[in-house]
Amino acid sequence: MGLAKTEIFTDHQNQIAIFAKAFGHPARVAILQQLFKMDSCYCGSLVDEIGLAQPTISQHLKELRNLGLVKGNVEGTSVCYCIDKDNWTAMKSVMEDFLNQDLPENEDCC
Amino acid sequence: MGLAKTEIFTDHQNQIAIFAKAFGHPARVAILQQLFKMDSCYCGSLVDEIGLAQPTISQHLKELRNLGLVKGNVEGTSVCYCIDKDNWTAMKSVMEDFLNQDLPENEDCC
DNA sequence: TTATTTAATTGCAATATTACAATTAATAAT
DNA sequence: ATTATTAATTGTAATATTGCAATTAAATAA
Repeated sequence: MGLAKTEIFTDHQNQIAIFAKAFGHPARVAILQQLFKMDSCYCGSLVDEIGLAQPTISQHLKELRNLGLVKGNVEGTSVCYCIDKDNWTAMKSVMEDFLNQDLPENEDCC
Repeated sequence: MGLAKTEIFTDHQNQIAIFAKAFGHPARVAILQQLFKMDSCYCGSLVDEIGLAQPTISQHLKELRNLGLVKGNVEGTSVCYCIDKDNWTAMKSVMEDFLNQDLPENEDCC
C-alpha cells in the first residue's frame, strides 16, 4: 500500500528508519556532502553544484530541514544553509549504535 | 517522476543512498536487529516476531539479500537467515565515513 | 502418493517519492 | 514604483514502495 505500518514498530526503530531515509537519495547525500566541505552554502550554489532544478533542490532541503539536520539563514534574497551540528551529532549517535551492533559470536546458520 | 536521477551523482553518493535506503523502513531495521541478537533466525520466526504478513517479510528479506547484507540457508522446508558479516562490515565503513565527515570549523552562516 | 510445512513469487491496490514548470513571496536595486 | 534576484510553494505527471491475498515451489512426513 505504500504506507509503512509504523505503529507496530518501536520509536527507536522508526527513528532509525526516518534518519536513514534522509540519506536514501543521492541528491540529499550530495547536498550534505557539499554543506560539510563548504564555506559558501547558498541554496543557489547547491542548485549549480548538483544538476537538479531549483524546486527539486528546495524540496530536498526542506526534508533535511524538517529533520533538523540542516538549517538555513536568510541573507537578503539568498538563503545560506549549513549543517545543524548538534542535531547531526545526535543523529550520528543513533545511527552508529545501529551500525555497531555486535555481530553474533555463535555459528552462522549460513 | 518518482525516478531518482542517479546518473548525475557519483558512484559513492549512489552507494550511500542505496545502503541508507535499506535502513529506511522500520521493518528492515527490525529484521536486522533481530538477526543481530538471535540464535534462531528462521524466516518464520521473523514473521512471528514482527507483525507483518509472510510475503511482506519475504520481500523485505529479498531486498536485504540483494544488497548482500543478509544471507539465507535452506534447511529442509525452513530458511535460516543471518547477517553477512563481511558485507556488513564493508557497508558500515562506507556509512561511517559519511556520518563522520568533519564538521566545518569556520563560522556557521546560521 | 498424498498431505503438510515453510517460504518465495505473482498480481494488484494504495500510498509515497521524485522531478520540474509555473507561480508566488520576499528582499534588494534602480 | 519598477525591476531583478533568489528561493519557497503549488500543481501535476511519472515512477517507486509497501502490504497482502492467492498461488506456487520445494522439501519433509505420513
